[in-house]
Amino acid sequence: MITIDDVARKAGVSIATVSRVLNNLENVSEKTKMKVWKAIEELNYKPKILASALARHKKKFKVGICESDRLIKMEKENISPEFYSVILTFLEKIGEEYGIEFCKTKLLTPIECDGYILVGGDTTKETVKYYKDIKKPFLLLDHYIPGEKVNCIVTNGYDGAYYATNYLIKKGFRRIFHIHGPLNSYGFKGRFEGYTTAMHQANLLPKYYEYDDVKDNMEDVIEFMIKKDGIPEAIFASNDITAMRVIRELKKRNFKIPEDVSIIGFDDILSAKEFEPPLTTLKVFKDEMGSLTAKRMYELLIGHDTHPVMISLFTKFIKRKSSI
Amino acid sequence: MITIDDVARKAGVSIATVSRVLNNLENVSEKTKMKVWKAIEELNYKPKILASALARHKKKFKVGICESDRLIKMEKENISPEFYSVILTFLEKIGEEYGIEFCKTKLLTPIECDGYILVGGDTTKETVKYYKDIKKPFLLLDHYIPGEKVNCIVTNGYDGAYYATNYLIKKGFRRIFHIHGPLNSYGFKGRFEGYTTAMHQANLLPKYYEYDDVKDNMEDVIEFMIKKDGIPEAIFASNDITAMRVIRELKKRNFKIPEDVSIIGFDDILSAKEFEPPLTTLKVFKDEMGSLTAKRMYELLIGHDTHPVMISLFTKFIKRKSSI
DNA sequence: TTGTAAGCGTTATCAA
DNA sequence: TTGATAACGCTTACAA
Repeated sequence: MITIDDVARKAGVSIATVSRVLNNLENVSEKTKMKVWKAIEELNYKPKILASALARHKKKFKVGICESDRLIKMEKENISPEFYSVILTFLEKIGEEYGIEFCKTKLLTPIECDGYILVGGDTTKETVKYYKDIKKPFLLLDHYIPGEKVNCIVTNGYDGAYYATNYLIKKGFRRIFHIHGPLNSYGFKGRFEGYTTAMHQANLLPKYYEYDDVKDNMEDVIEFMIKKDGIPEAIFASNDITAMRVIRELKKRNFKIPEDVSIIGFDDILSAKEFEPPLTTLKVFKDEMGSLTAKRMYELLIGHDTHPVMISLFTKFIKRKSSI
Repeated sequence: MITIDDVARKAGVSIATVSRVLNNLENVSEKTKMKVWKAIEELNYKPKILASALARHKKKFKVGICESDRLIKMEKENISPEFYSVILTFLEKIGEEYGIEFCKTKLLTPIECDGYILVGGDTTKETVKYYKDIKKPFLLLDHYIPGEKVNCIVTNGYDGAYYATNYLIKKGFRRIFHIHGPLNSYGFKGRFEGYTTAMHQANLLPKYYEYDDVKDNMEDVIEFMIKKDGIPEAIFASNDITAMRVIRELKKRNFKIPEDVSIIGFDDILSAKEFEPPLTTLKVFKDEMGSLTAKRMYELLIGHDTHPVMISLFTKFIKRKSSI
């Protein structure tokens, strides 16, 4: 393995000088630069990123975690502490290993940082433009905006929903309904499409209803659903919170879960396992999501592979008692 | 930042011992283990991956680059040397920095390695099963199989094709045709869907023709196309090789490019710029594709974030002379 | 403009 | 069973 030492020796300079040349620092004479580049070429030397990163780590990065008002409201109301907070815990943990320090800040009026992480499904095109103009690295966590070429980390909702819906179809159900969150959120949109695609492919009629965690009332949704389309054999909800509220509402109306209606959620939040009945769901790997986010941000910060990329995590189907 | 030194000091042992505890090595007394874990907890210490990886790097990884017969044939016939070979060059370069050594091998009879990279669009479900059974990390490069939860690095063909098609639509064209490669390849499929979606949204009728780089004859395809649907105003081809052959064929028939027909390719292979006329195309970031592949493989090898992920790179529209 | 040398936070070899 | 200490490959004061 060729190292910086080899290059230095060959070029007849010190490793410090080689490092300067590699990093395009000022204060290197043209003549020396030439010598060094020649040695680099001849030896076919490739700098070792890991070592470089390690050495660089005295300089800490500061990254803002930008939350929307909606998200802050959700946190206050304890709606999703089990979801984003888990992701963020891992984000911070891994970030620290990479020399990144995080601070929470507002989505539209962020404090000065080296980079930004925009959390959640309600980041808009305008917000993205705002961050593009700042000219600092940023990425969307748990969201993507079609047509925008931006770095993002998401869950593959389509794949998970498609799987879950087919699971219900294979169980022999035909009246499978879907209750979904706002479709401007990429996550909900993907799950919606996975559901409808699976239904269409099985020649079944998709029936779906919008329900917003933050502002809608589940009682109304269920009432509307039953009035309009009757009793389902199964419901696929686009997250666990929704699934739990559906179950609560159905129980009130004396339906047995899963005997009368099978319910499947999405996310596998911590309380999904403890719920009564325990929730069948699609597990989102929140730990890896946080960890991948930290790593991607690190890459952007040190200027490697900065061309935008979508990282999409597959889910895992977890069978519990809320469904047959 | 808490380091191994802090832990060692707190626990009253040496850093060597802390390292042993962290890595679950034998030869540490239970009592010492307890002390060390206690210190780790109390300090909330997180090992630094980078440092660990750096120090560990004496042990090199060996990773197989697995190519299908089809790909090997393409390479022999010089069809795509500009595409995969560029990606693989970067893959090897970055891999080396991470202590990975690559070797080419056959898709279905790979030699023994620590991990495998399955290259190209004709990896099948069966092949994936074969590699799953080996129980070693592997990932698909430039391909994905719907329904399979496997690690893969792909190009976002949908986004690029959608953009290109809309570009042509905005130019006022209505007769926009698409010539695509085999749709079992995820890349071609995405581009196909991007094209058809854009056409549908503009209330235009998609017209498309399959053409296989390796075995089909462009003359036949163009003849069939014209006979069946007449002369297009523009053609979006699902890769540059195809686009070039389309142009060659149209020129033979005395069409002027782009005056009579606008052509857009995909990939931005090296020769796209030199072609006559230079090709308008969607640039695939082959360097970053290789680099991200190497990094992802490294993560899998050291056992971090091993849950399957799809990494999808956005393309960039490059306007040259083959289109208006 | 260049070189020396002290880190960066681990792992691994030896000796105790 | 443990501890000292030399790597690992690079960056960056500080000195020359």
